[in-house]
Amino acid sequence: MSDADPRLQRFTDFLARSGLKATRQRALIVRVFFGAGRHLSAEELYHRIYAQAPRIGLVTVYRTLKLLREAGLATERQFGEAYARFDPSPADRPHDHLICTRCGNIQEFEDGSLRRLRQKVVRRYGFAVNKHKLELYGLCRECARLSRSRGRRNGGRPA
Amino acid sequence: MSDADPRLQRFTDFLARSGLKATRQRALIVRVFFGAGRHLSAEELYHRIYAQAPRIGLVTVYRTLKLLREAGLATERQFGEAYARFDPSPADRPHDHLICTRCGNIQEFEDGSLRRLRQKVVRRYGFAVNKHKLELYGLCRECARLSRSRGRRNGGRPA
DNA sequence: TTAACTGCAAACCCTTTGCAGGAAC
DNA sequence: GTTCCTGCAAAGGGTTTGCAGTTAA
Repeated sequence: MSDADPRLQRFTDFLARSGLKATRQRALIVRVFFGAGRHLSAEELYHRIYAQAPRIGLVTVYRTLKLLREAGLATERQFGEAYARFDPSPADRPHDHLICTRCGNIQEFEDGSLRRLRQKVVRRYGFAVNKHKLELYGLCRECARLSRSRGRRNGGRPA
Repeated sequence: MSDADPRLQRFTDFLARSGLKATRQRALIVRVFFGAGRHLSAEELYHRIYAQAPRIGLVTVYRTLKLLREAGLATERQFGEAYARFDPSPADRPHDHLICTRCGNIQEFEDGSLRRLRQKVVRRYGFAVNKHKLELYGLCRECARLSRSRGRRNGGRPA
């Protein structure tokens, strides 16, 4: 991520607008967060921060993630793990997730059929849908390929 | 729920098959669990048990829910709350959920379009889908109706 | 200057585990 | 009689909060 990432500016604006302070710690945390290009857990983010600034505590990471949520710049998600992951996509850009159960990679996707499904549920059940959460679990393209090539050799057992 | 609920027998069979014991506590817990007809949390189930047998501890409720999961008679689910809820549907009957954000009711539903969406994801992203999780959040029929009738009177503010 | 922030430790909440007495087989 | 179970208390793991010193505005 370049320093020109508009999300950094949006975060700074949010802080100013809210009467909060732009500290070194917050700057570094959001820069690393947006730079990761992944759905990090608080702990993972903390470890990346630690490499650059070991004095910053996990608590400050949690507090900054909370601010990012309030700013609409991150979403907290549960993917069936014991901890939360934080999605760096703007809150106003809804999307769903493909979660690889082998390598842990999380890919975002959108599909129009969800819109139609939501409408169908409104008609059929009288349920007024506000938002949805869809997660598909399985093997990403790469892991599926590896699994197939292993399968040819040893009968389908993944590594 | 009548005492003839086949799930009670399935649970007893599971215990015998596994070399485990059929205790009074387990019998009561599973009876109340299946009788609830809702997705209870461990705490909620514990409170219902407590009314009939205050000596049974929350720990035993957790342990029995774990056995139910192992027996394929319950599924642990997270609906964005701090705690888990337990779904009394057999594990081999997959379904999705409509969650009312006003009254908390959870309704199960199935829709064929999910099957098609899964196939589409396989083709488009090369992602080999094993299972999915879909939750629609909004207002159930009853709460939507209440909300509409309130809306006519006070400009749409829910209770 | 002063209100907000940081880092530490401790608290919190839900869930699991260790242990000694008790119940099912 | 043996093995498994229960209930209590305590520990665990992720996340939040209280507080005293520090820093941005």
